Amino acid sequence: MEIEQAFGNVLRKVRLEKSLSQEELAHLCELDRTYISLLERGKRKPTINTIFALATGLNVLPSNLV
Amino acid sequence: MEIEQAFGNVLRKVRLEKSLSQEELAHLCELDRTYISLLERGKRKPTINTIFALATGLNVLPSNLV
DNA sequence: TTGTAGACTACTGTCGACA
DNA sequence: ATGTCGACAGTAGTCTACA
Repeated sequence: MEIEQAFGNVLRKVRLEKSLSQEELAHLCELDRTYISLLERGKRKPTINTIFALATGLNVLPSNLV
Repeated sequence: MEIEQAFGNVLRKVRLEKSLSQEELAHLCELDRTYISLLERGKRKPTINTIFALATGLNVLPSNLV
């Protein structure tokens, strides 16, 4: 409960910089909106595939999220 | 079946550069040896925590593995 | 030293609904 | 627009054992 919290913080920060709602990001990533919410609050640990999907949706490098 | 394969390739490359066996790495990361084997062959998708554990055991940056 | 198999637990990720 | 809940299927990760 620390790595995933840090990840969630970065995720939210980048998402807001892009002025996207959780729902818009979810659609871009083809992930569930409620799951984005869980991730941003550090309640879930994404797999590497999910990290890549998020990075693609956010138009940043995956390494930029870790 | 592509992202995880690429990850597995990087993992094996870095591990061999450090001259570690799968078993030694597993011990350093506190992960299972057979699981390292699965990862290197792209049969499993690690979570972000696992990526950090591997990076720590390999003494590289997590972003270096993605 | 590594791959593989099978069985198992825990958790990721989805979905519908409501505040 | 976001948080949360409960239920669910699929899979991450462990462990023992054998080639």
